[in-house]
Amino acid sequence: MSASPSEIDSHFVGLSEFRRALRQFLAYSELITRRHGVTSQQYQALLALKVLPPESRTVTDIAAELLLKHHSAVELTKRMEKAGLVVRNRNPENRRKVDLSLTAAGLKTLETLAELHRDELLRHGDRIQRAITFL
Amino acid sequence: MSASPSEIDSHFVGLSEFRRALRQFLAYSELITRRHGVTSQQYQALLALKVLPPESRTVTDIAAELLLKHHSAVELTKRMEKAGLVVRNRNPENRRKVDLSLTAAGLKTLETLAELHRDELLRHGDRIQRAITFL
DNA sequence: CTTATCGTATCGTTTCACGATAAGTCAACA
DNA sequence: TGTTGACTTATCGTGAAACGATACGATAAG
Repeated sequence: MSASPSEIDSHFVGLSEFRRALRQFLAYSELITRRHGVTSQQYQALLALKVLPPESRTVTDIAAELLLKHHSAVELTKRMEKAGLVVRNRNPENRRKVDLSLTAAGLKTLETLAELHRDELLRHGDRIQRAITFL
Repeated sequence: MSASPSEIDSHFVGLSEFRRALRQFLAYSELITRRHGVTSQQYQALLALKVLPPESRTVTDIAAELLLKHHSAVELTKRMEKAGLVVRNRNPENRRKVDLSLTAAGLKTLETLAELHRDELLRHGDRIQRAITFL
């Protein structure tokens, strides 16, 4: 099926509203994560470590999950260790790997931020959903 | 209402899936925009200029729409002008303002990228929607 | 045991947004 | 009409973070 000019215009509007909703959510994420002393990337890494199976909590797995190059994940985890969010341990079975695990502080930060993000999505998530539906 | 431990766990999973879907969409956006010689920010600025009312196509309005500081919007529009996507004109009625308008090349780029983004959302947008619904 | 592969690490560069600051333009009002 | 204050854009220097290229230690394959 083809689209009339006004339908095409509404596509631009829909795409624009979707991106606006995304920017607002991501800005909120930046705000509250920084307010708790971490970055949005670090929050996402904490979240990934929480849900990934135990055997997949390595630097390489974080890189894959966050769509980063491996050396960017190295730097990210280094910053997180420095901040006391995670600890790094050489895997004794395969000493090429570095296993990551959450510290108590890292878990506490994750729990707090997860609830805030969830609340935000319960409040405004429908804007994102609607924008997708009507484009 | 309170949440059982397993419900809390599912919250982490839902939040994680939502962020993963977001990262994948944003990575796709980065990929195709760069492939067409622009950045994702520039695409969003083009989109904003397309849908904003004509009297609101200034540097300051772009800053507000993209949630940037004004001087970041100055730099963004400067790069876009250099790339031939937009032209900058002093508003003759209020010479403090700089009106922005799309060039033919800018419009063409926008149309191409908008369609690609729309297709991507029609393909995978339901992942984002579902993640929001089930958290 | 030599070679190839894997996982992590280091270095230098680039990009882009930011804070601080400045400069130009307009509006209000004594 | 001259001055003050608000608004809009611009400039400069800084910093955070991801990247490509490269290297190194650990393991696997022959």
